[in-house]
Amino acid sequence: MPSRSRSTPAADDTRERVIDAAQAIFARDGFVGAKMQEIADRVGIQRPSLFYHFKNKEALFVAAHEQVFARIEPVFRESLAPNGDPFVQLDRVSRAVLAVMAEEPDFARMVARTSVDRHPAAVKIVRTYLQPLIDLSVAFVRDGQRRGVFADIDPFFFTLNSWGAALVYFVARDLLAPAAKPTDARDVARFTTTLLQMGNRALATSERRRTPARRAS
Amino acid sequence: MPSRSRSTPAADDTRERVIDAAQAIFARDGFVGAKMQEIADRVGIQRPSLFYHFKNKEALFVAAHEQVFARIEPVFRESLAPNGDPFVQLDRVSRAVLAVMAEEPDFARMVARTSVDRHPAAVKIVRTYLQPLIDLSVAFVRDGQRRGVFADIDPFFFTLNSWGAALVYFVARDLLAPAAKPTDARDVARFTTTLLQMGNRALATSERRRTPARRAS
DNA sequence: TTCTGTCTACATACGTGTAGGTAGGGGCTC
DNA sequence: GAGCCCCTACCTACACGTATGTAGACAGAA
Repeated sequence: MPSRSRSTPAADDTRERVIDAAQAIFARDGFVGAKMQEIADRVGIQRPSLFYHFKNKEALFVAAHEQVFARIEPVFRESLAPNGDPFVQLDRVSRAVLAVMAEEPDFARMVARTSVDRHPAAVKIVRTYLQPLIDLSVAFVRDGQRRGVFADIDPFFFTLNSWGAALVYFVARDLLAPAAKPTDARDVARFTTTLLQMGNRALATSERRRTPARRAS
Repeated sequence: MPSRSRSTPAADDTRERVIDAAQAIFARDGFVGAKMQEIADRVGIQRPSLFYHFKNKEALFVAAHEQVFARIEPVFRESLAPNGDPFVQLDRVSRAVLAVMAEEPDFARMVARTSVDRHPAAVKIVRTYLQPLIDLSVAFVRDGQRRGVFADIDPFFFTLNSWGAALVYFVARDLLAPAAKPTDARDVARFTTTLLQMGNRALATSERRRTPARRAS
């Protein structure tokens, strides 16, 4: 990629708007389903002008995904940093992750799309950005178990189920009755509560299960 | 749907093979991504011959989805029939559903694809076949709660999370390390155990949590 | 200051591949 | 020989990508 160090503000602005538009379109339609024409229309330029900023459709696809994951990843990573009581951290991490996913619905859609479409470029990005977070989550559970705080359960599948449940919620929630959009804050709150209940109970040791502590909101 | 009652065995056979091929292709690539040419190649006929059996691509798409869901649905429905101890039934239902999903990987892919692609025909089929099963699952949880056997947790989100976790497992499992295909029976067994642990603990009342009963395999 | 050359950031018009769908013919079975 | 089943040979639409043109900004020299 060239330096682009001396380009005009207008060009930078256009390029960003192209990525923003592409992000929404790709998240909704996937690589083959997305049409460059619609992206151009949304930006308000002619379609061939997209090829001035990006070599081809795939380059734009990669840029859109990079942006979303690069914006989301640090939030996840920070909230996953070790911090005292594992149950308190579980609560904190879950709320942070779900909050970010709620305000960036493209993220969940892109991950889901990548899983079904398997576009190599997207797979690579997911592996690069998401896999380390999964690994951190697994390590977190395993650490809590080693310290005797968390109950015995497969750390990887526990993590996969938790992430998976959240993904499905944001991608498919509105398909099922009782209908609700993942943009409905009340619905998100109820979902968060339920997911946390499942996580807490799954990881609670049998002694702790007798008096489940209420966590801070 | 026309009667097709007096066609030859050869035609019926071809038609079935077309549906089988289409099922795999559509599950993998979705409606726009799937190519009629590849379906024809897999059957061993020329592409235009597909249009003898099906009016157009969408008709074939519908037929393929109908077949998968119609084959899967009764298994789910039967295992969801009321039967004694809710925890025993939870165990039975979970194992049955996961077993079916394991041997029909197209099912999970089609549901996942429908959620992201939102093709109207597929959405309609999912709503017709899957929604009633979700409703049954929710009613099952709610009934167990009314009888005081299951703990208090949102029945809908509990169901959504359970189904979602299973879907994600079969669709995205192989993307994540430690790598494994959902066709690996050992991996499926470990996943089943973990999902059941989470379900059981989420629904166990605080009294019951002290001595979690081991369920039959 | 003004003219000139060059670069950026678009637009217009076109080439090209590909995929869904159609028309009509022919072989095979009953 | 009649009808079902599948073939070859098209047509049409669409979407990515390219070739080429151009308006405006900017730098530097006269």
